[in-house]
Amino acid sequence: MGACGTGGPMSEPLSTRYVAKDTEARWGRVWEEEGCFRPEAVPEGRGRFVVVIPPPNVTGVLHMGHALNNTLQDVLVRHARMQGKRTLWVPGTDHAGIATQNVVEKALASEGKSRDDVGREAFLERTWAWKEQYGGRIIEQLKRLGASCDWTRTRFTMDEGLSRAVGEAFVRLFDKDLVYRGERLINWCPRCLTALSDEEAEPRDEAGHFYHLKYPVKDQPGRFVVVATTRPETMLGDTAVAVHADDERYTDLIGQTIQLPLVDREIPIITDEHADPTKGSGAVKITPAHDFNDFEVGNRHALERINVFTEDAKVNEHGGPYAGLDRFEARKKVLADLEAQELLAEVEDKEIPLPRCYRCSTVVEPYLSKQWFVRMRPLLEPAAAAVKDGRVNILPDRYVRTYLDWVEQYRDWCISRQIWWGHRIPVWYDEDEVPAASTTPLDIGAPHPTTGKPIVRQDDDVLDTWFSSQLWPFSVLGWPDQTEDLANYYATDVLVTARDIIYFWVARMVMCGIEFMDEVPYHTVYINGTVLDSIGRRMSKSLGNGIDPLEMGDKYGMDAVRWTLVSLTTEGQDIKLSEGRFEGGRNFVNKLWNASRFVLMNLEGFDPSSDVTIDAPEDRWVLTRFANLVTDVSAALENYRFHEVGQKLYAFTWNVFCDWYLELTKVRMQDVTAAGTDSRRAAQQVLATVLDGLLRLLHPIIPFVTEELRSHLRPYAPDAGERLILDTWPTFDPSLVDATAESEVDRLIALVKAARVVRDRMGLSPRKEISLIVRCAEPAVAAIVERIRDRAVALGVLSGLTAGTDIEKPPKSSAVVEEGMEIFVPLEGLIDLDAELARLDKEIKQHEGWLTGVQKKLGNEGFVAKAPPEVVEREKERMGELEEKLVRLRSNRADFG
RNA sequence: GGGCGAUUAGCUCAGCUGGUUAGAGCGCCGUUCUCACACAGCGGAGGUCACUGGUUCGAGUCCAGUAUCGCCCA
Repeated sequence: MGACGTGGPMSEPLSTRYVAKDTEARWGRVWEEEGCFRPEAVPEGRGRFVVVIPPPNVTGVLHMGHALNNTLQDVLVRHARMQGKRTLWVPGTDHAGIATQNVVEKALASEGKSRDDVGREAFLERTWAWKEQYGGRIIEQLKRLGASCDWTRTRFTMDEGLSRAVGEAFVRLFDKDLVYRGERLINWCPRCLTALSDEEAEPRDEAGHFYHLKYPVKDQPGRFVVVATTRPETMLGDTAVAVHADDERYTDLIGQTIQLPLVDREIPIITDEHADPTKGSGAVKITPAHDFNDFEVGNRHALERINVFTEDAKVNEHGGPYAGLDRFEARKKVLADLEAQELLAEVEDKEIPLPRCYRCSTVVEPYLSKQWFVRMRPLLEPAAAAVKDGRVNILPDRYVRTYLDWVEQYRDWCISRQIWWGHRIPVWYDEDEVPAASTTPLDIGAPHPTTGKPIVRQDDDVLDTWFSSQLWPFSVLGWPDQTEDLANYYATDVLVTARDIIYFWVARMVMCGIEFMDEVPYHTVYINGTVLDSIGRRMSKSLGNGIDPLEMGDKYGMDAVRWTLVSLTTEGQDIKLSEGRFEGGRNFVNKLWNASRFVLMNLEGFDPSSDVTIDAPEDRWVLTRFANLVTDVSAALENYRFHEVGQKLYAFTWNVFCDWYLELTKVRMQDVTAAGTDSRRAAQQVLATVLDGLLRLLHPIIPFVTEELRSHLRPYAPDAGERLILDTWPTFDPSLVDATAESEVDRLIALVKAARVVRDRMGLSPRKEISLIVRCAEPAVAAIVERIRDRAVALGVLSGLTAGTDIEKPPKSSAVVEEGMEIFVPLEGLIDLDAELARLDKEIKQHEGWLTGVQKKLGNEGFVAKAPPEVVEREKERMGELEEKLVRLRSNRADFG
């Protein structure tokens, strides 16, 4: 049993330190059980707010990037919900075709079996079983994070409904001739044995070599053409050597042939613009079946395409003596053999971009095969337009360029994958390989819808996972069925995601939203930063430098983790993270906890319905500051300025509420005299009001602790609803703003600080009473000092406080000049003369510097003439203040001289 | 090669449309275990805002260039 009851008023005192664990588990459960995350929890009438989660992959575990991404979404979602909008955050996972298949294949391998041993049916059964067992893991982790998704609407890309969406989308595209099948060079993963899209083959610079090979010219002994390559083994498939038409070095060789070494084949020397005379020898080997550029060259010159690899990247029968060797073995042997024939001119060390499979890191091979492609241009053109004309807003806006750069390449997208886990391509063939796409299965032997010949087989391949994720914003809502959810909640509002997914996902979603729904899927895309380790490297499993958000949650509390991540989020900048950062979050949460504890301890017996007048300066002051806080935090949230949201809340909570307001109420709370009762009740009212409001503003970021504290505060906060999560977001109340109170409390703070500074300077104990004598610049200031005298005496630990306009400076007293007041502390015999002199000199010098600056500015005709009048006015005021202050400082200095 | 970002206190970073004395957290120094909190209080030290030039009455902020680091695309 923890220190806190379940949602009821305080029964036992709260512990001196906030213990997160029980609280989090309890409120997570309560919210879900009470249906707080469902849009239906909020009455109709004040708009709606919809977000779809970027679906993590079913094999995934929650990492810091997820934690950041989902915390930011949750902040937006909880804020919207408190604004009274019907709020829906749809959660779910994607089936991660290759990744999941890899996991299951690995399990099979440990039993000594391959997927072919078990067969497609059994393999899929086994994969589903795996998904049922482990696929919910990341969902549970998101719940622990506090993500307020509507879990009753959780989706999976291979759900029955979403699978139908995929089939429908494919068939519609097929019917519009926007998907096609063709033999082309694609990125092939020889380990996964499947095609990959361009985006799935991630090129990384790695240390490699650039090999310069000497190709003998036929019938010209001793004449060679030097070509360079990073993959010498591909020379087995060379079908030409290209030079540039203008390259004089080779003019006489054009039309001649090369006697290709090792495989002893004659290949032509051709001219093509692809050969760059300024680079290396200017001649390039052309391997149309194994290089994207060469493929194009081959098309231009109708060159033969010789595929020299098997699908697992071993040399095939076209590789002559190298047949059967793995590609890297073949590379070694080819090089050795060339060297033996003195045909290896040079080996250069070089950083080369090496594409690797994004799921298994195997080096990807350009490979010739028959695949399905999406014709992107007609689909992407509207997607580019949507961003250009502002229907989709990308934040930070520099990513608009990133998006458009990719989109406007209009590269066709290879969507077929030679794996089993995924949506099987809804295409059937007749005996002539004529495809027919259908949303309902075609039976073997049934007539082909266009040719009438019998159907002989279904396509074996499945679709790229991203083909289904691109439909996510509407498939999760029921499309292609015209469901209520689809009508109510499409289009969504905001997508929060990471930048490395702009191509994979964002662009394709916009494209599909327009194509299938006739409406963009969201009006705003917020790109969050990347979480890096403390020295700026990406967190990765292989580096082992990841910080586990759940472990941090266990250690510091999930609210602390969320608080920290939000506070570190500045304009989509990357985040260098170290564990120590979470301590700060924990400390803040603990501060809030203890401040609330103080408030609650002082609210016992308080009747919120009683009528009290709020007129104490500090009461009006803290309410003023709170009113401004509401404005600031709301504006920062509207503008996705997360760091600012945290910063404003921190400053108010710690430096206004705790440091000053709570301290100021302490005296009043203990005052049991008749006069003190009203003051005490007023303080209680303000404490309850401000804390309640503060908890509301904090709730989107740190939902658990605020809901917990609110449950204790509720009896004293008259406007508090049953659950903070569904309570209303504060709005700015101009009637609370009181400039007089601000100026009064500014004086009060100046006096208290002056007392503390002098005491510290003189090496006196903080509890040693001293007296202050204040010479005021004008009677109004003296009047203020009178109004706040008892607070100043209490907080400043004063034995006396004298204030007036015609005060004599006591001899040998320490002085502080602030806010139109000269504050003297008579300390006969205690003053360290030298220290005081040095300090005064330093302060005078500093002020002189500032004054010179202002004088210079005002002496500048250009400034006076061109600067806005209010700026000039402000400078004039400042000059007056500085001059006056200097006069006083100098006269103080003279006293000691 | 093209694009983007970064360079501000010992460290990590704010500083929005140019305008008071450039801020915060952590760390550091001194002090206090005072009845919300030592995961704390109080006081303090610490910065030629990477460099060069320009625009402007005025530049950390705008422009051009340089240097270093990082990311993306080719």
